[in-house]
Amino acid sequence: MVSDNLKITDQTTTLVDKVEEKLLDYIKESNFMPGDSLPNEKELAEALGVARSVLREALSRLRMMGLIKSRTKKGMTLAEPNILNGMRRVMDPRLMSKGDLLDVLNLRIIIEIGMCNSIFINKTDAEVAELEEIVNRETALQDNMRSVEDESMFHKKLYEITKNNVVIQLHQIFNPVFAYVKEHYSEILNEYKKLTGDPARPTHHDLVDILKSGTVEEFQVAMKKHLSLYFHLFDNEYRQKMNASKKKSRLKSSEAKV
Amino acid sequence: MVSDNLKITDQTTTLVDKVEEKLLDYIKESNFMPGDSLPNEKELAEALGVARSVLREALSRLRMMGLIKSRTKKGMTLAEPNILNGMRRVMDPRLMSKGDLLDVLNLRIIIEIGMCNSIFINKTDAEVAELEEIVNRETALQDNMRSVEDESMFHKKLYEITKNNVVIQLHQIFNPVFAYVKEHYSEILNEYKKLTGDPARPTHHDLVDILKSGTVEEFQVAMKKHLSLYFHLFDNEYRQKMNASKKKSRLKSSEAKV
DNA sequence: CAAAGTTTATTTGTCGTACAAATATAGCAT
DNA sequence: ATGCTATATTTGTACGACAAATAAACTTTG
Repeated sequence: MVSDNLKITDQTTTLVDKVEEKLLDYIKESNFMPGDSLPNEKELAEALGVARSVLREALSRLRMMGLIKSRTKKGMTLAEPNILNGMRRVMDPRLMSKGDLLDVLNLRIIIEIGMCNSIFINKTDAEVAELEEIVNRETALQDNMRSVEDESMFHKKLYEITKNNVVIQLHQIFNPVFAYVKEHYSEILNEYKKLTGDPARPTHHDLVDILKSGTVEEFQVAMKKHLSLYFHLFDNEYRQKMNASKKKSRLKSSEAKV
Repeated sequence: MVSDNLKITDQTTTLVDKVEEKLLDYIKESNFMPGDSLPNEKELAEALGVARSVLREALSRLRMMGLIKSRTKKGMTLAEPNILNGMRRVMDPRLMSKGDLLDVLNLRIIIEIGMCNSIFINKTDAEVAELEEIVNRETALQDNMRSVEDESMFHKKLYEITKNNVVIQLHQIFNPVFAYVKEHYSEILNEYKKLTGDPARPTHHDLVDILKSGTVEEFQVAMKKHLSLYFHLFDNEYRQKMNASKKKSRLKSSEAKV
């Protein structure tokens, strides 16, 4: 029946949700600074007209984001939130939708291409030397492939050169997703390599060389080619293949053990 | 005293934190699918050896991320989390550190340069036509500046062309931050324009033209120049200026009204 | 026998109370 | 004035109770 689907229950927004929103608004609109004290829980609950437990469920969310910290007797104090704390917890291939998985993979490529500029602006000789060391330590597998660890270490350093903490954290957060995709979709990646003959993609070594004596534009083009292996994953055709190749076993809640 | 600062209290990790982590591990390691039922709160609390209130504070966090949904009698069911739900709540200039503010601004530029490739691959004629319409509706202010709204609308469409939902959401989330920076640091931006003579940056109109008849590389270079106005914000010199120019009034918790 | 209506049982959402642990503050002693 | 002690306050945790919603079982009716 249509009415079933269209019915506006809006029972989805619970008291806790409303309190959370009110608290955020309150903090935003008062000109609080990090370190400032908030009213204690009893006062807040009374002012909001809810039980302390409800208030605490809302506060728990803000605490997770690092927006508030609390200690007995001292009370609650405001802090600078970590904007990535939420994402960090659920960025796991076992929890995410396949759409998000691919979108994140795609975003990583977007960032790595886009940050070439930052890398060129901010790189120091010491950092380039470090990159070179990392490359020298790498052990090549077949087909110009590196181990996930080597791959990760090199790219991590690139992120660090940007000096952008949010970007650096994103690498840490995204990395497990890449490792997962590389491991679980290797057939698709290999198939693609055979299909295209895998035209010589620049290696990490090549990238360092360009970083030392090339131009930004050359570096960006090389980076794009270096990452090109993953491009086709975002075509609709391959999206469907990934969906088909992936099936998880179901567990009824009754069988679930805690 | 040294011992005060070095003391490992670790009283920072509360029971709720541990329960949250256990729940996440439990969900990740069981092969749950979206829609599957979780054990009810009573069972979970008993299995974890904590009070229901503690469990619920942990669950509240997972609910915020969209990982679990619950309805009376039906119980709790697993869902696909929204990886950006946490960030969305605290991405506000009034809550963030200035460091994060600049890092996010920088990340936006990285993404907009990096996504040029995606845009070229995915653009349709209809979308380019839409972009053109948007540009035609724009009303120029002085100095080749557009209103925040016009600026936002054009760039929003660019994000949409990537067809990447995470990227599209990021635009929505980041946008208030840009608007804020544009409004509050206009002196610094203007000063820079005078200093450099503001060498003709490509306009939105120019970008659309390149999108219609240019190459990816040209588009990327133009985009970089289009955004160049903001580059200097990330220099240390300007970072300090921003810090100096920004001061918020403090409120003691006793004066705070709820 | 089938369909519709009714009752029951279960589960989440909310409220309230109580107490332990930590610690800032005030009071006391030296 | 300084150091110790007692007190009061505030968060963290536990427990119990009930309302609201609703799935499931049961009853009635055609």
